[in-house]
Amino acid sequence: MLINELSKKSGLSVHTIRFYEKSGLLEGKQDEAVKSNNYFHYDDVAVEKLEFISDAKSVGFTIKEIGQMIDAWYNNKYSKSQKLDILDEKLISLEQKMKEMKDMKKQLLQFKDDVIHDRC
Amino acid sequence: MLINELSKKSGLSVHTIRFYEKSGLLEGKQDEAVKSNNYFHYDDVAVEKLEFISDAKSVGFTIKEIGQMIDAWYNNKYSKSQKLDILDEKLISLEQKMKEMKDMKKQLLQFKDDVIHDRC
DNA sequence: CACAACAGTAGAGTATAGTCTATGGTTGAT
DNA sequence: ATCAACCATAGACTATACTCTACTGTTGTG
Repeated sequence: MLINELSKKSGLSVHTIRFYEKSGLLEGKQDEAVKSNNYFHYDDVAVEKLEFISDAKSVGFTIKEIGQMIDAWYNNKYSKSQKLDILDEKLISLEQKMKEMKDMKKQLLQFKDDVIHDRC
Repeated sequence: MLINELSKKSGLSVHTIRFYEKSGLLEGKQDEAVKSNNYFHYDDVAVEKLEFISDAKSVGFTIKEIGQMIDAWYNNKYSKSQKLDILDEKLISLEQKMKEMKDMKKQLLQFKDDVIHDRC
């Protein structure tokens, strides 16, 4: 598929996809047989990657971190043990954040309680 | 205390504290009796606020959202029910994010499993 | 009373993550 | 053949959240 279809399938704008592509998160392929244009073609893995990127972004991972995770799964840039190291590192930071979220939830519930009982 | 001490107690730079102050997250008070300078004074609530700001930031809240939460707790800008609305809204978004984190964790564990069993 | 350490304001610079504009070429339906 | 809808690249612009620089005034210790 071309970028317009990828945009529709992923729900991300063409601009954003190009930005992610420039950032190294995904890659389209040019059709060698066609010489009249330089259009890039994308497959379903690209859709999958964009979904992963959206999800990873919304839990607070940066483009750089997402790039590492994608490389650890979709690409062959790293060895098996390097891949596992990267994924473990991200899992640890995820768990850390989940803990912080729980604490923040407690704090907000405390705030609510204080408001309800006029302690502020 | 003056800003330098507040910086040491909170672990945040003087610059960052001033930035937060300009953003409306906290306020020092000037001593009316002293006319020779315009130094701002801070109390322990300021330290408490800065700690809250750091925590809230690390779970992904923006300065604007943090400002709302601080107003809902420390200030008298809003009515009781408005305060509760704000806090509930933040609690909901927090729970949403916690759910997304759980899903992301699952996904990363799946990635790990795929790497271990050479499925990528 | 010199002077380092601190205070303040204003504004420039950086990093991240987009978002948009300009320009020019290609494709496909009429 | 034309023309809207698409494709590409380059680069300008925006928002958020700092971070730093420049400049000036104040305080406190030797």
